[in-house]
Parts: sequence; C-alpha cells; structure tokens
Amino acid sequence: MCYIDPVREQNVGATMDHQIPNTKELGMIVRDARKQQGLTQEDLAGLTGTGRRFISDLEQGKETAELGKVLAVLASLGLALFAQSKWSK
Amino acid sequence: MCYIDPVREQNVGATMDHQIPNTKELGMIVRDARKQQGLTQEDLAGLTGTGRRFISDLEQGKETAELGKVLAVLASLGLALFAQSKWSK
DNA sequence: TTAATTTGTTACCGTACGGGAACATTTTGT
DNA sequence: ACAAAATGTTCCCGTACGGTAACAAATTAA
Repeated sequence: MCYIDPVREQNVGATMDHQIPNTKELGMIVRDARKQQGLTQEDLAGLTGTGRRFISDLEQGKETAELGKVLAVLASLGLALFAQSKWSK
Repeated sequence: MCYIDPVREQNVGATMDHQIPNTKELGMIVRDARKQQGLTQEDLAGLTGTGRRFISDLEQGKETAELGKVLAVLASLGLALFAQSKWSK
C-alpha cells in the first residue's frame, strides 16, 4: 500500500498521480488513500459531512454518487483533481 | 501544432491542465472544452447519452450531478481526469 | 482460536436527480 | 435591427440518492 522511494527514501504514497477513467478506479483510489492515512470509513464520513454509506458506495464505484460530495471526500484526503486534454497543443 | 479529433474529425484546440477544486470550476472546464470543439449542449448530451438539462446543470456547477455521467461527459470531450496526492514527490 | 473492529448490505424514508418538453432569455449571425 | 440558434429555467414524474439504524460478513488484533 505504501511505496518508499529507493533514492530519496521518502514515502510518496500509492496514488501519486493516478488516472481516473471510471468510478471503479476512483473508488480504489479513495480506498487506498484512506487506508494509507489510517482512517476508517466512519472517520472519512465525519470529515466530509457525509454518511458511512456514502463512503462505502463510493469506494465500490457507485456510478450515481453525487459530484459535490465526491470532491469533498477527495479534498479531505488531500487528493487534488486535474483534467487534462488529450489533444495537447 | 494542430490536432484533429480522430472520431469527429475536428480541430479541438489547445491543451490545458486544469485543477478541479469544486463543481463550479469543473463546469467551466466542461463548457470551455465543449465550445472549443464546436459542440452545442444538445450535441454533447447526445454523445454521452444524457439530456441537455444535465449538461446545462453540470456547466453551472450543480453539486449533485451524478458521478458516472460526469465522467462520461469528460471522456466524450477527450478530457482525462487525474488525482494527485498533495504530499507526493 | 476468540473478541473487537471494520466493512458490506438492507430497510425506511425524506428529498431531489434528471429525462422530456415547453417556454423565456441570451447569444449569434446576417 | 432582425431572425435563428443556443442556453437557462420550469413543470411533471418515475426513479433513486443517501442519512440513519440495524444486522451480517469480513477483517484485524490479542
């Protein structure tokens, strides 16, 4: 779950820069980040003002999770979201 | 340097790497990308199997838009999503 | 192993998403 | 300026989100 940079001997985490093609992938990213920080679903739900049900659903890739809450969860985990155009200039 | 959408065979403009801190910001990103590709809301709705209402709501930053549909819209626009840990590297 | 913690799942239920369609407003093009 | 297109907004309404609570299953710790 945790990765130590062999050169700088620094914990850089499992999700340094992870693409999110679908909800299942996002769920795994959230779960990894949460566990990496030693949080339970209950903890994370409390941090984001949601319920444990929502965290569980999200981590399992529920398609219909609401966007605002999802962004709140990512922010609580210190995960920044980026959108990148496939067609670079 | 000019790029052509392989599916719709259109020039889709310049690149961007936008952070997405909230739904309002995501809405603007979607709108900009859509217009850059010369699509109407109706076009984009058709491409993603949603309704024009959903696109309008999304572009205006609706907090409760459903995640799966949002990802579908981003994919249709050729926008890849990334999550980056704030304490990586 | 056993017991405790964590997580998955279900039910109940208030609330609202979002499709379609219609209308109002804004933007665009000539 | 005008007309057409695009977008914002509202309605109706079937469907379902997600909070809470409860229980089952799974994971972890001792």
